[in-house]
Amino acid sequence: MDLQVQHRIKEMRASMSELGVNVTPRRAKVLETLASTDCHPTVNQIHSEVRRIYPSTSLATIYNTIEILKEAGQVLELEFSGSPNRYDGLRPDSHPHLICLNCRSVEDMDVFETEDVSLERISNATGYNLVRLRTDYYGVCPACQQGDEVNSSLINN
Amino acid sequence: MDLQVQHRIKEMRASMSELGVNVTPRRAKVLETLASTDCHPTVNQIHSEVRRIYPSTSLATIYNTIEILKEAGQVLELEFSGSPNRYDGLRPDSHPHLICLNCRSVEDMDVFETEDVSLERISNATGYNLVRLRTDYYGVCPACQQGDEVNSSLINN
DNA sequence: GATGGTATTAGAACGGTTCTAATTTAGTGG
DNA sequence: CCACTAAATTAGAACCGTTCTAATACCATC
Repeated sequence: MDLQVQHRIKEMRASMSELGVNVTPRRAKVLETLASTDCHPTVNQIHSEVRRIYPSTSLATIYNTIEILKEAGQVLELEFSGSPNRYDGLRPDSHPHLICLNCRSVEDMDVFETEDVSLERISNATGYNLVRLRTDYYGVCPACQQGDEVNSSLINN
Repeated sequence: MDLQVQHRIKEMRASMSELGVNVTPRRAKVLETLASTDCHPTVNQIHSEVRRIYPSTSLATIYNTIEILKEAGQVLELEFSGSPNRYDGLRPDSHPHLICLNCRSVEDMDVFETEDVSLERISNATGYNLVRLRTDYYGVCPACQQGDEVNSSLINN
């Protein structure tokens, strides 16, 4: 397994322990799934992955584990009203995303200015006490522009 | 009624007519509600407002009218997974918002650089064909920082 | 007044998320 | 090794915003 992935898992485990919760095998598998992909999986996708090892795992366990990770600040939740939420366990700090309107893929976007600067500046300007910034660019990804509608099959569960 | 509101309603009506749909009294009341507030109402709030004049109006009519307005590019829909969507009929072009985590208020943020520039630049850099940008700043609004929890009562229905 | 198309209604269906009560598992002290 | 307690897990119900559906009302035109 990739060293960076291992390191990321270690970080998540540490954060969970600090919160005083056990990192059970199923939870560990959730962490591993999140740390092993940059495609921002849905709860159902994580569920399927965990079930490959622990077939009796219920959906509630995934939601529960993600809840813990959110409290620990170790996962970024991207909410959508019409489609399931997506999760980023690799980069839990908020950062911009590219979202394909066709295949629903979610991709990280590299950012140059650090967000903290922006949050602080806007906080001062508006009087809000800002803690998070969400930036989504919506459009059609390169693959879908080529007529590669194949991807859209991936969005089921 | 404010002149700017009247003008905005006129614009919406024109767009709907172009689409070949009638602006019925109920639909007109939806437009008026959207054009008369900058607080980004929910469907339920619009529904309540329309019911004051047409008490038998069903929720489906509101959803239906908003669907038409979306097709006409005359309303901006802000989706949330945990709470109802919010609608901006005053500024249908996408622009940044300030969102209070406590009272769920949604406020427009004035923006300096035009978004089109950003969309085009990022499109070129990423290969995506980008059409929309969503920027939300999350935090606690000035009123809620003062312990003014009153506002949160507004978020029901 | 009949006809046909649009608008509207009430309520069912849907889907993702959250909640609940019962069961299983793990850890601790005897 | 066994009881005891707390935590984890499960299955399924509940929830809620949104979408769908079938029936009804409305309205223009002839």
